Amino acid sequence: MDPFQLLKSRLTGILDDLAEAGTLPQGLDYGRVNVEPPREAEHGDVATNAAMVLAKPAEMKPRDLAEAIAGKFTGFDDVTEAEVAGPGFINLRLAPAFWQARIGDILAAGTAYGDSQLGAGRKVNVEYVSANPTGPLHVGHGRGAVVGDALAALLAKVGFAVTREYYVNDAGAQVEALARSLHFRYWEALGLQVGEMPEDMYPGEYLIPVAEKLAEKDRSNWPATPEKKRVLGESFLLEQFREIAVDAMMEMIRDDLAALGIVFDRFSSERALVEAGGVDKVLADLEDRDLVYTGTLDPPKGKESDDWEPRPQLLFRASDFGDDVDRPLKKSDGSWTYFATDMAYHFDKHTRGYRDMIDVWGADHGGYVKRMHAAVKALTAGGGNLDVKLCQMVNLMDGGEPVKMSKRAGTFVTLREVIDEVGKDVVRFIMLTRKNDAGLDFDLKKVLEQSRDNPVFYVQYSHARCHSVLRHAAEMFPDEDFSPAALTGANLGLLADEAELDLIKSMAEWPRVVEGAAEAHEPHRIAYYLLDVSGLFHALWTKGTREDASLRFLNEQDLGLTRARLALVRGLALVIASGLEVMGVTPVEEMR
RNA sequence: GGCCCCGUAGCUCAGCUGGAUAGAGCAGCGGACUUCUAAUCCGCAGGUCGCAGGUUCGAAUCCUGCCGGGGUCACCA
Repeated sequence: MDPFQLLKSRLTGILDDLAEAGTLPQGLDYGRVNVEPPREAEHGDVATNAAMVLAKPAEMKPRDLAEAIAGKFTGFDDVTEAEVAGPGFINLRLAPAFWQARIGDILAAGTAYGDSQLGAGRKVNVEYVSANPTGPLHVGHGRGAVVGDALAALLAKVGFAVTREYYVNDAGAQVEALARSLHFRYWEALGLQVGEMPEDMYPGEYLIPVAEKLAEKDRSNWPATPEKKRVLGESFLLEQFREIAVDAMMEMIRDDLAALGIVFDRFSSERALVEAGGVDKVLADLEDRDLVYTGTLDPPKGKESDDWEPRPQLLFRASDFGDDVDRPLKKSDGSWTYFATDMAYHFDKHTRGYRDMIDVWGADHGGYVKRMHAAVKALTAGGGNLDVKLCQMVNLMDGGEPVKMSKRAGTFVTLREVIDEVGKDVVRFIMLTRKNDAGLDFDLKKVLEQSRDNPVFYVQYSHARCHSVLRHAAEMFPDEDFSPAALTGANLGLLADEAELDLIKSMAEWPRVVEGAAEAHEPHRIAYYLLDVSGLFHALWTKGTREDASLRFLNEQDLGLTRARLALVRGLALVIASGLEVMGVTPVEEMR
């Protein structure tokens, strides 16, 4: 149970009573009323702005209304103080028992602590990565992958029916180039081709093993001479190689994602969508509503473009839906633009029942956001809800120095190489240590340091410390059961030290943090929360170790006290594990 | 030039959808190790929240205009 929700429902009850008694008018909107921890701990445990928000519609002075509400709050046994402060805040102090009871909630819920029904089972689609199947993932893709995946987990935790989806761009000119590249490598593998690879092909070495395998396995199936090639036809060949190449690239990408612990529910093929007539359907719909026309766009301003020429194109009236200009749907060769198929794709998602759609993109697609919003608005008649999360650049560093990356010089670092070097958990955690729209430095050395400076370590260490205590407890009291279920019976009233209560209060905020992060689509908040709660734990630890031995978690002479403290420690381990679960990071139980 | 993002302590960043006296870490200075792991902790110092207006009980947060940094700009995806 979220204690802040609990208090809010009490507050609502009080407000209803006041309305009943005629102090407040009937039917006030409580929408802006907050119940939250105050920023300043001195202001108490919980604060509400109710009086200030409702004063105006109630035609009362904020402080008068606050007094009336505060007076009602003192009627509850576990409210030790209800004080009016500042312009009309109501600050509550709650009895230790109120907080101690939260430990019981946590032990009962386990890592499901923080789960809620906020989403009420509504379907939401999270589309992320969606990298072109033309090569291995790079570090930037990794950020989108982690952010999307953690966001999906977060939404699932608060009760949404989440689908994790990858859009495979297997239809455009880039996969054609990939197909030609593979064909080149294939001939190379057969020893038929010499010379440099043409510039418009993908030079990466990752196609070589694919080609070699193909050459070995299907030597007879593919034309090994120019004559055969001519007989079969260029387009037939390209189609075969495209399919093989895309499959191979997607297998590689899936493998990289699996190394990050990411598994998608669905891969949607752009090509399949086009072949099924998805784009035609959308176009027909747009035509019916007079939302497309043939026109000529103005040249882009400010940027000199040598090859620009006026060209009549099929355009979508994006500017009717908030975009800056209308957007082309067809290329000059008559094929669909990426935008056209992407419109169809989002329409497809919507018709599959997703009212809420989230796209996680790289920052280089920032210029694309408005038109996609316009498209969704036009295609779903306002019924669809699109949120685009743009992930800014990841700057790969090595001991404070930027890692210079160049595809040509062969110093390009793939996501896979980074995962292999620092581990999946580190990659996932670090990718969530910034909000998505801020740049992120990823220092290969720093993320492996075992110091306060390294957030991954700091949080992992606090979890490991919890388990270290539990292990010692098992040695000290071999016959005792310290499982979560057994610890529910502990006398939690013994957890009375200020440092203990501070930690418990922070733990009690977890459900609120989860909901806030889920509503704002901001998974990074989880990482910051975990750092915060970990800090309180490390502080309590040291207090017991250095300042006041009576605060040690384990006391051989006092089993009752030890059980209470173990309930706290066990509860914290569960909260941290719950947070790391959302982030997709393994909680370690021992540091070496 | 248009659009999008960013601008908070010397550095790297939080700031809970508008709350009270703006918070952490690092770096600096001063402390705590016969330990439930000092791989940690405690204290001090550090600020015109880029600038100027506006909205209101109340602005780092919302709006407008500037300044600075980054990204992006038909026929790529």
